[in-house]
Amino acid sequence: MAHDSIQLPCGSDGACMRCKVTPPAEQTLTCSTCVTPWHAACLTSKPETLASTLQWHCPDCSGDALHSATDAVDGSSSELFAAIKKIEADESLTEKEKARKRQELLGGIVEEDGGKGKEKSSVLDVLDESLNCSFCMHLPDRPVTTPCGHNFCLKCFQKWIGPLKVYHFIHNQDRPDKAFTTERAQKAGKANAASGKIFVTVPPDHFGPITAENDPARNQGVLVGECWEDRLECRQWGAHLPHVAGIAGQSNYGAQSVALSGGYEDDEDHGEWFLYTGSGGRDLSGNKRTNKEQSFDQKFEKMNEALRVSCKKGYPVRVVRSHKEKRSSYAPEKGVRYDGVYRIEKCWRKVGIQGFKVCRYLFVRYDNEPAPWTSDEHGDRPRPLPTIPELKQATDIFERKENPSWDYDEEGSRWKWKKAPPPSKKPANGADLEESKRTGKAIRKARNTKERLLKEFGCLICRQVMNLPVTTPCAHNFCKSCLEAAFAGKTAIRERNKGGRALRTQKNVLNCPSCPTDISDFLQHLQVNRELMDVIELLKQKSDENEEPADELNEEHSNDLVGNTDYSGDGEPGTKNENADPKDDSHNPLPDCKPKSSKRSKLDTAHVAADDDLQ
DNA sequence: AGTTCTTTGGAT
DNA sequence: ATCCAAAGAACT
Repeated sequence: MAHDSIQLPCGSDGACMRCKVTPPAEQTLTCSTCVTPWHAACLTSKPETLASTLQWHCPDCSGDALHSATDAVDGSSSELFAAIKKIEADESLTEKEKARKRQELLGGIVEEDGGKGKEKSSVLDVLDESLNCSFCMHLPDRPVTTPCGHNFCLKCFQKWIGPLKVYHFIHNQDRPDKAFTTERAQKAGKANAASGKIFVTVPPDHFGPITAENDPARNQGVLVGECWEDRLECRQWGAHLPHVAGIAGQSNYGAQSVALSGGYEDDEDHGEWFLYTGSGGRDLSGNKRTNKEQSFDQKFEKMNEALRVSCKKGYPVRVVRSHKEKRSSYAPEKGVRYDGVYRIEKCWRKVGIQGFKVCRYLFVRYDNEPAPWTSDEHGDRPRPLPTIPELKQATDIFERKENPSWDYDEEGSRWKWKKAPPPSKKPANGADLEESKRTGKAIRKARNTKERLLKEFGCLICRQVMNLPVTTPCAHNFCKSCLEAAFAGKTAIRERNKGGRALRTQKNVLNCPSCPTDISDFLQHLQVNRELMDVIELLKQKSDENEEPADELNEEHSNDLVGNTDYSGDGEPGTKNENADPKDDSHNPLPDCKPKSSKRSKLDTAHVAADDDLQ
């Protein structure tokens, strides 16, 4: 009987939908048409030869079965399936009668089949029958086509398989990157939270403004006042990376950006300064993603701690305001807007409106560009801190003791890094990142001491072991020639034409290729780091003798060398620079450094291998 | 408009 | 691997 001959493929979990067992690979047959796996033991007819196994077509694609489900079938669906099979098997019915019976079974999907239906039928007659919905036999209403080539009305199909999984990364086509989705997004289907390509080349833990150097797409950087449709688009330009969370940061490193989106009622926005509330304190377990009720105290941990670190260090924190912040007159009407960098001057805890403790942060705007809501010609000047009445009831008050990293430079009349920004702990965005994501595992596996050597002493531009190393004030290392080439043709004065707010001439800021530090002065008198050069030479000798000792040596020395602050400026992959000039062999004082040297050192071998991995 | 549900990326 | 997040889409 038809009921026994129901044939079902393996579901997305690999289990046979008929016997519920997950068959081992050797008992699985894969359809050469639709590439669906089937449990061989549950098939009523199996291929007989090896050749026919390779060219096997599943019951759906070969026409042996009328229907198959493409998703997991639950008990009720199985019953429906059986009933439909029964109708199909009834020889006393015409095709039209069968269609009507199927319709009835599915519960009045097509309301009435009066004159309307006849009209439809007459149209159908001249169309290829294969276009018809296999359930109602009409031209599909909002057609759905399965991978095996069958057409259904959306409603019929939904009735059949239950809630329909609609795969619409199409939404991503509206994003500037034209349908880019991550692997994970494609797998999961829905694109409501799928990330788009990140256009800027700053690493995800980059602090401060995003400048033209890190905006290869437009070469203008992220300008104050720039707006995006939503958080995902904002993310693509690096202003604020998390697409849900309000705070971007790492508890042991600092917070790079925050979003003012009206999520916490304690927030208080005064434009040039605002009081921000930490995250947490809410029970978001299960499906309570929108729970605004606080049920426990916030603490200085996780993102709240990250903000406190930024306060302690005086880092610039990028701020975006969302239209969802309805209580602020500084929030945009639509979308998300970048409002420049602020500094967190103090933080504390207080009992919030809902009766639980919340973390509080005083943000003050210190950006070189004027805020989007002002008509000012210039950016912020140092300003006195506002009086905060709630500080009287505050606990756990924290204030910065040290000088802030981001501060006003009286000479240059602008805000800048007075201390070097913290070294990035993450790979920069851009081609390199996409590349390393794809081959990430291979790279990690292939990483050996030689590669680490290279990493420690690689030029951040050409990625090879440095020739004539120079160390910038911000402690990044480059070949002298690479750095010169990177700024070839750049002048010290520039005209600002469009995009920015003010149209004035100003000193050209020449940013370090690896961070936002202005190194224009340093570039005037490039000095080779002799110490570093000696270590490289020493290492190369050691590495020829024995790999491991050389590696240890390398670690020690690299930390010593750039230890003018609390970080080492290396270990951060530089962005690819097309301007990098490889013609530096001529002034290479280290014979073994030449990649083409006939007596190739292990070091050279290492960097060749690394390059291969990265391409 | 309000509510429910799905989904991702990043921290840890 | 697990959990979290000031989102966004789909429903009612």
